[in-house]
Amino acid sequence: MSESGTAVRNTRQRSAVSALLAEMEGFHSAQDLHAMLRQRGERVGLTTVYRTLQGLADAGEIDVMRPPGGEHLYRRCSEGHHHHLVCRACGSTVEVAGPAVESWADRVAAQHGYADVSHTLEIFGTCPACAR
Amino acid sequence: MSESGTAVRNTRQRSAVSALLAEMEGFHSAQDLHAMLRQRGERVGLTTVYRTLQGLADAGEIDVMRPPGGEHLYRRCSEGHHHHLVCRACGSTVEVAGPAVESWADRVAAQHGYADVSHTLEIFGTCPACAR
DNA sequence: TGCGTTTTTGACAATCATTATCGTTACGAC
DNA sequence: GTCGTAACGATAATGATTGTCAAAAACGCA
Ligand SMILES: [Zn+2]
Ligand SMILES: [Zn+2]
Ligand SMILES: [Zn+2]
Ligand SMILES: [Zn+2]
Repeated sequence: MSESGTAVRNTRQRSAVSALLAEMEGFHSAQDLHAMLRQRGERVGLTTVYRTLQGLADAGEIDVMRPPGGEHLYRRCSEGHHHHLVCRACGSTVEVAGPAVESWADRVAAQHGYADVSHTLEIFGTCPACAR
Repeated sequence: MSESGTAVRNTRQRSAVSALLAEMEGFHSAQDLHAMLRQRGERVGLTTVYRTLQGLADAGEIDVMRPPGGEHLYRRCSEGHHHHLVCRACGSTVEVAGPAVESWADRVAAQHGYADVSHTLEIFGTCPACAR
């Protein structure tokens, strides 16, 4: 099963995207990140940025958020299951863990006979800095 | 402040969309609903279906769900704040309420100084019927 | 270091749900 | 019935994301 065969190669572009994400604070869109890279003089195509982000997301290395009526947003996160408290104005993010919520979701699903359970949870608000 | 002046009019089209939603079971997209209306001989424009659904959603009369990589889905729901336990395979939906979760989200946001708090929460799983 | 194979890149076109336009229709108060 | 205005709807525009495919770059190996 561990037979991979998929040879993943290290490229300048992938490193650039990864490095940029490492120093970013909040969530950012693919187009945002692409613009930042260009500003730094990094020569990376928009298509590649999309592809790289998708790959990192699939690998679980970054988190994706899909805000209502906006583009997909990406962010490098800490490991393990957690959720996000996000500022609607500036995008600053706090990672939050809620064991009680996790068990509640599983319990509720089990009560209705649902198996193979997962969930999405996002909290939105206005952060202290943006409140004034 | 309660001075509205917003004269909402009753139209054939709005009634048609509303009536269709009343007899629908699960979630459906705007384009789906539009196709169904046309099949019934109802003459309603796609734009109007979008507008009507948006209006109903804003008024809290229907719920919107945005599945990953798909169109927005609409469904007439019971009143009050609640969330959904959805089958990944067939889309069958159970409405669930979790007062504990609501207060947890508010508390967590308050602890970090976030104001004007809202949240999204969706539980996915395989329903009993689809499990076998 | 040079070569061949295979992945990756990226400029550009295509997709497609949703939104904006704007002239026409028709609610509903009088 | 008139009239002012909200609603409609055919159509064009938008815009994020994905598809295309020839050219560029990794990397294993000699
Ligand atoms: Zn903020
Ligand atoms: Zn969770
Ligand atoms: Zn099912
Ligand atoms: Zn809730």
